[in-house]
Amino acid sequence: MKKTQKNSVNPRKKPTQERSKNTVAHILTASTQILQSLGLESLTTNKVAQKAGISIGSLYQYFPNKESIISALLERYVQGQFELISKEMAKLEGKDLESTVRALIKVQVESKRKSARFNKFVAETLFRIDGLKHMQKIDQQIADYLKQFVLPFKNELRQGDFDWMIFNMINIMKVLPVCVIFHPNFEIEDPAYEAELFELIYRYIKK
Amino acid sequence: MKKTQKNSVNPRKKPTQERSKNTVAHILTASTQILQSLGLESLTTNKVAQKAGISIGSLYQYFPNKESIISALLERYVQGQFELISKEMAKLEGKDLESTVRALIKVQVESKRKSARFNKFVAETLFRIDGLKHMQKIDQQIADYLKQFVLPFKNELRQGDFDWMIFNMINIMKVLPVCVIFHPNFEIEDPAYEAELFELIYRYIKK
DNA sequence: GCATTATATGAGTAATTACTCATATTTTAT
DNA sequence: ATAAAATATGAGTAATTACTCATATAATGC
Repeated sequence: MKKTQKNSVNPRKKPTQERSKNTVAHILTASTQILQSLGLESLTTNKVAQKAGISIGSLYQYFPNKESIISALLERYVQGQFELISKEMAKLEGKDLESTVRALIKVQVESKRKSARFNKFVAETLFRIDGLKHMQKIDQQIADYLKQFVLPFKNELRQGDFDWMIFNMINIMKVLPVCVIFHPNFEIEDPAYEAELFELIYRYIKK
Repeated sequence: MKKTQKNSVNPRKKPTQERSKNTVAHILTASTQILQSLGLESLTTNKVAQKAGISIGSLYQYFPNKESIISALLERYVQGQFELISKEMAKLEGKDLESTVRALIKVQVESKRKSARFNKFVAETLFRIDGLKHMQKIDQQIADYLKQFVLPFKNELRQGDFDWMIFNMINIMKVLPVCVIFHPNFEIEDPAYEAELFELIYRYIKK
């Protein structure tokens, strides 16, 4: 295969007409479907084009390389995660710390329950350079968001490094449920799990 | 490339003579070196053979496919982790719960500090079928070990699902430090981190 | 010494796959 | 109506790479 064009991850052309916007959309949904049904190793550009019902040439009109498709998917995912959380946070105005933590955990765990295969993809790409960039961007956003939300309860929180606290909280919610998904002896549907996650986080942050 | 022989992951031949044992050893150390210096995507069987100073044919005398090399590396890693922990545990006879937890965290964090690239490899393979098998085996071993060790302190522990508790503990120690390694804003060498991990786990399990 | 078994070799093969490019079709602007 | 711009096409290419096999060499047992 030709050497991958690693220079850019940005679209070659911007789709302006309606039909090309559709093309791009089809490419992304086809990719998602392949990831969900077959996994990352089966994500080939030709297969994506086929499943999207377009030609391989069209795909490369908008994505300079395969990596940029993966990048776009992560971007999407990560944006979705942020929206999930911020939507939930918006509802929490005036609620106490305990309810806040419970709500956050609920959102995270439920989003992980949705698609095991896709979460596997996220986990696999998580530590690839590009995956990291996206993740870190969103982590920063969520961290800022979380901070501003938790700050009013500052006198209820224990002493300690606040940045570490937020960072650990986010990572716990992000990765522990994924560990559960892929372990045969444990079941993420188990309501006890959410309760345990709550104990874990709440005890960690409260005074 | 030829279709990967997925049937087995076990060695084709068992090395009996001294020289073939060396060959196998060289293959594994060469693979580790490549993973550490270049990463998983650069781990090709031909490159391994070259770096090991043997022919590609010899490699395939002992490993039926590339996957089996990865498998063997994980096996090794996982075995090493277990030895690290059990060695540490052996020293802890008679110590209290707090010291035990602190010691466990120390071992884990230090082992993660060693090689970022290799940990990246472990993270990447963690969610591939075979990686999972190994991880789960070792998780079970560690869980059993941990249980037997924590049980004497049962009256100091909070009520709750004991299996979930152990499972979460292990995963926290296993994956959170990896998140730190790959985040540019946080530093695993920061002594505050170990302290935070301690707070996290100790508060989670104690009454 | 001789036969058998274990080990080593590496040029070559076959399959895969990311990506190109010359050309065709459709849409938009004037 | 027509030029220009946008979009679509897909056969073909080049690079990669996991793995084979026929053969050679070394060790072991008798």
